[in-house]
Amino acid sequence: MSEYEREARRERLDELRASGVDPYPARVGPRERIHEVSERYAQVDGPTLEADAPACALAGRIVAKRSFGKLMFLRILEDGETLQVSCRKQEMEPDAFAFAKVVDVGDFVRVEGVLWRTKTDELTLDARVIEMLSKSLRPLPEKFHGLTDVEARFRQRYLDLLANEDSRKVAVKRSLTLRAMRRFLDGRGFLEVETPVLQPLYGGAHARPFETRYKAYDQNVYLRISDELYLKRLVVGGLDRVYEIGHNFRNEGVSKKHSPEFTMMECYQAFADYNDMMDLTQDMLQSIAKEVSGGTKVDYLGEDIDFGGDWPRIPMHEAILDRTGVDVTATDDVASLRAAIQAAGHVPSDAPTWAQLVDDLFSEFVEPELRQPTFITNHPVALSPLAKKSVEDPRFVERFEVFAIGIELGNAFSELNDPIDQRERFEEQVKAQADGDDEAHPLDEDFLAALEHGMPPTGGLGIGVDRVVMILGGVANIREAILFPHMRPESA
RNA sequence: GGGCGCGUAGCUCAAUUGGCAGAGCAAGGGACUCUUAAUCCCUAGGUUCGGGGUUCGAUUCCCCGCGCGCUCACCA
Repeated sequence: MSEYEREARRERLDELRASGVDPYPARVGPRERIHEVSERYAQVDGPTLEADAPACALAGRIVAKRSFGKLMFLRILEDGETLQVSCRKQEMEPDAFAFAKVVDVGDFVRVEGVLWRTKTDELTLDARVIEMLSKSLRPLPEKFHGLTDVEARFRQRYLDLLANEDSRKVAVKRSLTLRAMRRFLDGRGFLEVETPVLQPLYGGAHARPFETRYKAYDQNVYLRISDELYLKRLVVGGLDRVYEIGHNFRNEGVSKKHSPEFTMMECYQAFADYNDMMDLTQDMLQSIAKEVSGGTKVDYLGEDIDFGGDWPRIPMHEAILDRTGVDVTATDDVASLRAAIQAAGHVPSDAPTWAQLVDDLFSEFVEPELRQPTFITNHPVALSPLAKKSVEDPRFVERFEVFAIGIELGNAFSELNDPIDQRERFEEQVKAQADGDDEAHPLDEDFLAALEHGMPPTGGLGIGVDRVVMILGGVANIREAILFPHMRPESA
């Protein structure tokens, strides 16, 4: 076991302390930011710098060290920006130069000196004094290849962020995405609200919950699978435009597009319907793409994804007809739909209901083909217990999902505000649960009471934030878009 | 959960048919005033993921376990 290097660093740490230097001082002296200095002197040439000899102090982590006897170059990193530091024996007090020689890659230091340009015309801080700000006891990953082991990258994300510029970019883009989303919604008059993560009854999505225990109330509770039913209560309460960005938890499979803990943005707008929410979705994602990627065209792993313009709005049954030749509207039960699928030359799934069979057709034949941003509308009513029925065809609902790169980014509907209809839908869900669908919605009396008091016509939308980050960040796995994806314990 | 693959030094990777486990970077010592993957000389660093088995001998072959990746299923 190579405690070897750590021991060498520990020895230097002890030597520092012995010589009266605090290796972890509480205060940082005056300093400028690296990016400010780089920008300010970007156009100033070597002779001018030499004449002015501007004094400068910077702080950062040493990420490279190249030593030549009486000369040494360091590279220091601060908030994603680096600058070169030179240490020349002729320009430094003997003690200061000796100290500079024993700093390690990984240490945080503050450097006071004078700016100049080297023979290769690189802006460089020529050190007069180096102070230890924080001593590093473990080595950074190898500099050329970085940290490539996926497991190590997730378990020690801090090393990944330091060693791999791409990882840092994704982290930054995630933050920019959230900021742009908030900015957009705030600009539309939405209030950001917070609703419970621990819920006595879960709802708002078709998923299996995590369960936990509320000790003070001696009560079983669930981690939310969705914010939906609480946000609608707020609309009932007269908060006409609300949104929440937060973590939802679904106790289900992990895949490159599913993480059991994920980030959802849900927003609700009174006196709007699903058509309004389509406009909102399109405007919002265009606005986010512009802010995060500088335009509506995004290069996703070599594929051009364009958020610009008006996106197609295709009823689900039309999309299925187009891709499979099956007209689901011409059938009304599982048996006839199965027959139609076979007649079209396809193998039907073993879905037990008409609605689920429609959904399977869509998932298999349509969804993976939806590369560019696309709205798919009017889902089967049985799959959408919280959505208003379509005026034209009550087998379907006023709902859409938005897709890109073959995955679902969001889901929205004209919210069901008829308490009688809502109760019947819940009762169907309860029946489905009794029939073995352990992801069906439980009946929420408290929510029904709220609806009975009256909810205005309302449009609601949920956006999978991690998936948007996948596209804007150019990563193929949702775990790459999440800073600390869940991992099993390393040693059991 | 199934299938396939991977697991060797801090990091990135080698190791012939089963025959003393190696290199680069990082580290320690030395040389060096213009490097930026610095260079050169020397040195040290290993429970080859863990446990069993086969064998004179296992990083290598077999079995079990653990972790990770890909994939299928699941996740409307």
